Parts: sequence; C-alpha cells; structure tokens
Amino acid sequence: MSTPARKPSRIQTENRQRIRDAALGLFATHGFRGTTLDQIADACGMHKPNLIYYYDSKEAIHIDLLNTLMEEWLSPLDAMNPDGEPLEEILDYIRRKMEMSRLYPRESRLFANEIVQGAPRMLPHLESTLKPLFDKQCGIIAKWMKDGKIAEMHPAHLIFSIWAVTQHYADFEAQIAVLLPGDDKRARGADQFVEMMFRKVLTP
Amino acid sequence: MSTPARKPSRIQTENRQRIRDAALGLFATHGFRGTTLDQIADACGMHKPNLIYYYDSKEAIHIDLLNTLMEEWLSPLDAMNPDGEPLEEILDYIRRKMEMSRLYPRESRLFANEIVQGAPRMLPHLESTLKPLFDKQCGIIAKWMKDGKIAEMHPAHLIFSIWAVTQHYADFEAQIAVLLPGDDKRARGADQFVEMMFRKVLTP
DNA sequence: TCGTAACTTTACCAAATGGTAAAAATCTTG
DNA sequence: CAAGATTTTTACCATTTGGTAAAGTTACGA
Repeated sequence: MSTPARKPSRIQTENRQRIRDAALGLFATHGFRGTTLDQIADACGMHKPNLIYYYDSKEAIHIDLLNTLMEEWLSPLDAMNPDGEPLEEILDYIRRKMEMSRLYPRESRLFANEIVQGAPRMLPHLESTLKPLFDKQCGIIAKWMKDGKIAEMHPAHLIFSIWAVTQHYADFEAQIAVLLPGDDKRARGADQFVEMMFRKVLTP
Repeated sequence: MSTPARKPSRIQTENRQRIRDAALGLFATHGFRGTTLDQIADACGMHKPNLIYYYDSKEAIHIDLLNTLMEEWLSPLDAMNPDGEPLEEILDYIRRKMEMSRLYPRESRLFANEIVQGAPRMLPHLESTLKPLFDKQCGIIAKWMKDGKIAEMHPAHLIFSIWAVTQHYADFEAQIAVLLPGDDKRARGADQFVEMMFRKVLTP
C-alpha cells in the first residue's frame, strides 16, 4: 500500500503473517479499540514501529484481517452445489460451518465483534460481496423447496439460523464452557445435535 | 458504594438511570474499551467528573449494567413451568426471547460483547447464577422428553440453539439489515420461521 | 565483497483518556 | 431564610496510545 506495487520480499510476507496472526487473536477477544499496538507487537515479538513499517496503521491491520476473513468465511457457502442432493448439500454446508467454528474460533469472533458493533468497516463489503452470494444461495434453496426436495420455509431465515447455531459454538464458547464443563464430548455432542436438528427441520 | 449505605436521593436515582441508559447503548456497540467517559457524558448531557460522582469508575458503570442485565435476561428462562404443556412452555419461552431480542437489542449486544470477549467481568456470575438455573431447566426439559411429550435430544444443546437463533436477530442486526432489506415484515417473518422451526424439532 | 535497499531499534511526541481537586452552584431542611 | 449537605462545573494531571524521525543493523544482488 505504501510502497507502490513492488512484489513483497520473503521477510515481508513472513512478518506480515506474524502480525496478522497475533492481531487476529487480540482483535477477536478485545475488539479493535480494546487492542493496542503494543499488545500486538508484544504478541508477535516485534517492536511497535516495526508494525507500522509493515502496516500503515492499526486500522490497516484490522482491515486486512477482515478482508482475508471474508473470503475464507464465505467459501463454504459458495461450495453448495445446485445440482447435488439438496438435503445433503445443506447438511454438508452445516458440517463445514461447525468445523470452521471449531478450527477457527478467532475468525468467528473477529467477525462477530465487527457485526455486533454495526459493521463499521465491513458494511460495504457485506453489500458488495456477501449480499449477491447470499441471494444466489437463497435462490438455489428456494428452488429445492419448490421441487419438494426439502421442506418449504423462508430460505433467508434458514441460512440465518444455520449461521446463528454454528457460530454460537465459537462466539459464546466462554458461556458454553461454564454450562457444559464436560470437555471431551462437547464438540461431538454439538455436531450430532445440530445435524439432527436441521435434518428434522429440512425433511419435507 | 462510596457513600456508606445512605438511601439515594431523587436526583441520584434519576441521574444514575440517565448514565446507565447512555452507557448501555455505547458499551453495546463499541464495547467497554471502545467507549470513553466523555462519550457517555456527552450522551447523557453531563460532564465527565459528574459521572465519577455517581459511579466510582468507568468499570463500575459497566459492572452495574451487567448485573442488572443478568436478572432481566434470565427471568424468561425461570418462567418455564414444569407442570405446563411442554411444547407450549418451550415455544412460549422462545417467543419471549424473540420479543426481548426486538425490544432490548442493546442488552443483547452488551451481553454478546461480554461473552465474546471471554466474559472477563461475568464469569463468576455465570457460574453462580446462570449455571444452577440452566441445570434446573435442563432437568425439566429432560423429564418432558423422557415422558415422551417432546422429541428426545440433548437438552443443553437445545437451549443453546434457542439462544443462538433468537439472539442472532439482535446481535447480527447490521448483517441482517443488509441481506434482508425488506424492513416491515422482517420481524414477523423471523417470528414465524423460528416458531415453525422449533415446533418441528420438538414434536416427537 | 561491497554498496544499496530493506529492515529494526531507540528515542520521542501530540492527542486522548480515566480520573482528581476544589471552587461554584443548588437543593434541602430545621 | 440560613446553614449544611448535595450536586455541578472548571481546571488540571498522569498515563496510555497511535504514530513519527532518524540512526543503526542486516540481507542481498552485482
């Protein structure tokens, strides 16, 4: 961004990655304002001005994270195949979302933080990238319903409920850990429950 | 807290309420660290030192809000009647949660912020207050299932999914507003969908 | 291996922020 | 109404924080 389009060196690629990794965890749990450059620097073993050497500002780090996040986060939705078996396609999507919740809770919380706070940095991105994809997938699901392959319901609210339930396991982990202290089987129990639930809802 | 247990004057009650109201909105959307005393003071037409006159610190305001929130937030869960008609009891609970999501989105977001960030100020409260209530209600639901009144499933995950879906409408409002711009029928559509969904899941 | 570009570190700064001191204003009550 | 208590305002302060300047160090291609 500051250097006019020269290809990044090995060190540059490496260090930017280190910064992103440290910042992701901190932004996810303390929010943007709740995270300081010093904390990020500490977490990745660098000095504060060094961060600014790689990113123009604290906000630039945040934006970079959100942009990267958006692509990875939406790819499972895009993977839904209109020509597949409807129920299995949706259940596969749900399984992937549960897996992401388990493997990438930081990303989930970063996203949650951004949206809860009114999406100050992501609204345009939501309009331009998420909205079209969302509408497309709603269309696919609507067609499946009209063909009688799955039960009829409002496709948008169906997707909302999938997001809500799957991301809840990452975003509200602190609460769940208190209420369901049985550490081991928690993830499996969640997977089984969620699959059962949506199978029941979607079966015509 | 600072004054040793004298009964609060009219002005004191009034102004504390004004402060809480302003702080609720700000903490809910910007988080604790993202909100400044000046912002709160501005929002309730007072001066910064005046806030400190009524609350010992910024954190004291936050804690007061969380404590108040906890009671109001959990009351619907406690209202579930073990001797009522199981399906209707749970659906009533869900309806109340949806209503709260619509009427008190700030409270929902304040709570979400706190939990997403690892519940730094609420963990003890969750253990001591929420956990026992949660366990009790899980017990009631488990009994209903054993009696064949509703479908069998993991009661805890059922409650999680109810929380996830209902609170999603308040917490992710910014995203929903982008994806479902039809303003008017949104709330009604959500209510209908959620009721249909859980009715289907719970029917044996 | 030498020179230059890329990178790191130290020392710093201005603004923002949580909070204090104390004077000024207002309210309450005998 | 007068006196004391309560509430509000003004002026400050120490720390934190995002960011800069510039000197020092390292990597790397010719």
